[in-house]
Amino acid sequence: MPELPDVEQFKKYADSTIMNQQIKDVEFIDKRMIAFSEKAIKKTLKEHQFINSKRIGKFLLLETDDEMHKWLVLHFGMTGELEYFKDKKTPKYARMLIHFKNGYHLSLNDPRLLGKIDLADNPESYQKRKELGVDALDVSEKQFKEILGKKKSRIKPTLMNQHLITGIGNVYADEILFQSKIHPTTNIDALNNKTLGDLYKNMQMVLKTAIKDNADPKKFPDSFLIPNRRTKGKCPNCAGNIKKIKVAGRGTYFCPSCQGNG
DNA sequence: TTTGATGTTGCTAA
DNA sequence: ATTAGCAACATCAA
Ligand SMILES: [Zn+2]
Repeated sequence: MPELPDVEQFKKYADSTIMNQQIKDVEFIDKRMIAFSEKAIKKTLKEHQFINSKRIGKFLLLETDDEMHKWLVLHFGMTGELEYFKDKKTPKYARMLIHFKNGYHLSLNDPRLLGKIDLADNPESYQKRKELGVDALDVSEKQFKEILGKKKSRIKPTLMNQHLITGIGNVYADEILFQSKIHPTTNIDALNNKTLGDLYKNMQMVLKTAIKDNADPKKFPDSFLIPNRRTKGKCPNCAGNIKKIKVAGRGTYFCPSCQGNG
């Protein structure tokens, strides 16, 4: 799940659970997710607390009250999630456990270990260090057109390029292009100004709607592709068959009748 | 049993 | 310089 709306949901979850709770200890059950230094992360967290949070694209950053006010950075890969719990056994795929003095624990679960745990001095410097583009919910229409206007590549992989605009992944890219009636392999230089404007507005609409619905596809509007995004799925717009192709190595679902055949 | 799944990176080749 | 294809990472389900 972890694309922009999912990570925003994790942010809401963190805000409502772990904020201002004193940390007793940190335990790494699998160290392969650590991007930099286990020792540094432990030192930053132990005997401190989280006091603020920020999402940049698919990254969740949690500010601590240590001397440097360093931020714990979490990336969720394809299968990462947060779980805050008290009286139950450790989740099966727990990779990092943060133990709080109130008896609760925050687990970072990630079966496939594709996520990352890192430290940042602050969100802005981290965004720069990782060469992330502007967040998909912060970009203006003018900026969006400028960024895409420099590209001739195919629209779907470009929307997913985290160095240009950050936050959109494989599933939401399909949804945004479906709402915009644009075929995923359309070259950007074939899109006119009005189409790019529609694409921008649909991007905002899709992401904001998903966040409002807690990134839960079951709650998404009937007009959305995502709940029908599978082989043998039906287009919510024309009831035609959803087609699956590969674009940039990723499974891509679209409606040939509404989005054209490329 | 083989393939693909919400991601990213690095290499290779036009 | 730009774009595209593929493999790699680890685990599960179809
Ligand atoms: Zn359709």
